[in-house]
Amino acid sequence: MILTTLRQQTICLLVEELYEKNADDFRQMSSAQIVVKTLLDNPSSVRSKFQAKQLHAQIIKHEKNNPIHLTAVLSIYSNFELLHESLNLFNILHSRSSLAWKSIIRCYTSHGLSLLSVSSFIQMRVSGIYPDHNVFPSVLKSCTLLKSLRLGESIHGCIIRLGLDFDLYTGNALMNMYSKLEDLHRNCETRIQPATVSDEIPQRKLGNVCRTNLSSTSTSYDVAHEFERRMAGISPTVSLNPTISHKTQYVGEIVDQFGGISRGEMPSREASKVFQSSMNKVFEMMPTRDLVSWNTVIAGNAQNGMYEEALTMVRDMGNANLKPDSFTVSSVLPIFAEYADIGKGREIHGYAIRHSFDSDLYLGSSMIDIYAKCTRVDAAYRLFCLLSYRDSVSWNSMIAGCVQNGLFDDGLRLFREMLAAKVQPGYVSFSSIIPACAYLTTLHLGKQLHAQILRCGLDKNAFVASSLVDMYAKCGYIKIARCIFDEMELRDMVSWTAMIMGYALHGHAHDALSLFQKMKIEGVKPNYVAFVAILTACSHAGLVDEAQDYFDKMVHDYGISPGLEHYAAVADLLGRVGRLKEAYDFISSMPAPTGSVWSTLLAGCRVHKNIEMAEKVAEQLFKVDPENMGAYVLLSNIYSGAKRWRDAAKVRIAMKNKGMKKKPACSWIEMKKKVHAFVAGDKSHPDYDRINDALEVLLEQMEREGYVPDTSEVLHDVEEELKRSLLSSHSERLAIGFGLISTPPGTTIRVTKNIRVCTDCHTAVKFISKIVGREIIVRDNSRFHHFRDGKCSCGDYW
DNA sequence: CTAGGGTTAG
Repeated sequence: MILTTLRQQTICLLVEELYEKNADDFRQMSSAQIVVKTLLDNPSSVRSKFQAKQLHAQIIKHEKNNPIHLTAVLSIYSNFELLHESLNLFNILHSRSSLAWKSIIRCYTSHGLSLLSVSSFIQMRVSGIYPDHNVFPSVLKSCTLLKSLRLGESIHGCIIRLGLDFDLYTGNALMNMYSKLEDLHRNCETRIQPATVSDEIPQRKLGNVCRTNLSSTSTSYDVAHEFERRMAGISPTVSLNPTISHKTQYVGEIVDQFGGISRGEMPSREASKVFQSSMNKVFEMMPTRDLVSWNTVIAGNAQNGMYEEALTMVRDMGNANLKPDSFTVSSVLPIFAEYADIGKGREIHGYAIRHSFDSDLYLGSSMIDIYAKCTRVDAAYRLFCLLSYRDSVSWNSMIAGCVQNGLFDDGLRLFREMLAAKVQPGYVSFSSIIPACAYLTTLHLGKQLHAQILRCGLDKNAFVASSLVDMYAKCGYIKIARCIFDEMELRDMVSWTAMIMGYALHGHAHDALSLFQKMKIEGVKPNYVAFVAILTACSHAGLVDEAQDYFDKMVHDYGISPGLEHYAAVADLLGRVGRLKEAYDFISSMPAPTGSVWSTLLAGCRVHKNIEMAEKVAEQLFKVDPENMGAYVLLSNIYSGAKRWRDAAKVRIAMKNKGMKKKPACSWIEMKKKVHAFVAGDKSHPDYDRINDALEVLLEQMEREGYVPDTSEVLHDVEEELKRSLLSSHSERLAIGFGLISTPPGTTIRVTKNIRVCTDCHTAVKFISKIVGREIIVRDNSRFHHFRDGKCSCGDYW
């Protein structure tokens, strides 16, 4: 008995119910036929793929391949996203009904086969079948996936001509298409070519709309209408369906209505205000709107930077008696994340809890992000732990949250945990984690990640490539950084900035300047950070005039108001070249000078041994930042350098009284995929004795060549002899010593230090580089020092 | 037919 084979209680009930109603009709039928008819009349009652196949089998057995029944099965297969089964059926159908086409198109779309979906739609039109409102959502989704606005516009034209633009689902799909594609295309000067449609399909090409007749403020919506007008002039391969001609008339009125709004009749000054996205136009025209309509238009506005509009619409939703759901909320949360508005974030979190969708994965990822952006990594991590299921986005949010808050080791640990959880890292994962390697100078990890990126084929992604450029530059491999930069297909402003900053850090100012020029020639507009990079490059190379020029251009030509970093770079530069008075006046002209800006000038005073200016600067500095320890150290060094021991001592006593302790200096070096870290006077390393022996031999030779230890920066009040031994046990020297004994002659040594290199070590390393005939690269907290043949790339100013 | 995460910073 088939009923028992199908084994579905609800179906039995349905059959019984129908049997009651149509008892006469059913009397002639076999029980198998009854079941088949019941299921075909109620396709949604088929609950599993297995049942669908059983039904198919029964039809073959009892109905002799009745095409209507087979089409119904095809539709059911397509509901279950069974592509192969659907295709097999579709291919044996000789005459394909509207339902058959709709089913196969939907199936292609659900499998991401967008091109096949769209070309089937065209074939369907060619074969004389009229599309109905069920087919457009799928076709439009495919246009969206193909990123082809033109195709979407053409389809929209079709929809208008068939009078289907008032359909709810079609309208929703249209808004989604426009929200994803219109902004994308507006930002491109040349519109992306429409996807080429497979050659096998012999029909006119869609998407050949020429925009020359349209004003610059016309939108895709207008183009769709224009397309329809043109189509009306071309003899169509398919004759118009007479039942919908009155609708076409009506559409004509709407075309004119829109034409009036956006055909450039308003003054061009108002163009940006007048411009209304096609998405919003569709939304306004919709006769009925459901929750999905609101969510789509809110998300669209939020993603296109129209924050006010998006938030207003959330309020308007309430007037339409619709409650924000998890979709609404996770569309607007990124707005508050951008403003790091933890208050609004908590409010929404509370709303989600009250409406019991707080365990939603999308909401969870957004909440992790917003807590992390408000530096509440602990709260973010608690939320992350509470998620019952974690996808790549929730992992990425958590990893990025750690890295952006300086928790690099935690970020790396989570990245490994993600891999262990069998979640594939994508380009977002890599661009989130690579900065951790850049900050930590852990090149071996960076290289492993780079290898994985190449294996996944993600190396062309601009975000990933930019982070790699930065990572290699920060690990001292400026040439590799440049290679990756040159290999990039699309360079955005961030890629250029990363490369320029790389050159700046390495003191290659002229490379930085020429790149900045090239960037502008290629039409990439520099932003705040790009100017930080170029000013830093000038500052590290003493290019005063160029820096002042860039500073002025930034303010006047680009309308960027200078920030702390810009002031600091220029002040640093003026100080560096000895124009201390100018620097002083420049900083005084700032809206609110900070301790860090003043202390760059203090460093300039140290280099140029100007004590009066140093005291003036220090006075200003301690007014705004009395706890700036670096400034105390600098000032004390300045006094010591001028042999004003008494004043130097006073400063040190003041530091002591304030309970200030120097940040422990630490240097590290990578050796055979392992990081070896050293602090001053550190004897814990297993090779300590060998390192010490090597450094002693070197010290003797250095002194023969004229090295005199500069003990003026030793803050401890101890005997001169002890001071000298303290100097030679500084962390960078231990790390360099370890590098020398662990690598073959001639190998470049790369060391990273967490604070500024001291004056004496800087001199010492210059001697060492000459004696051992090696390049020694030291990265301190602000830049790279390339020591080679007794000289340093920083020109002794840092 | 609708939603979340990413690169540059004296």
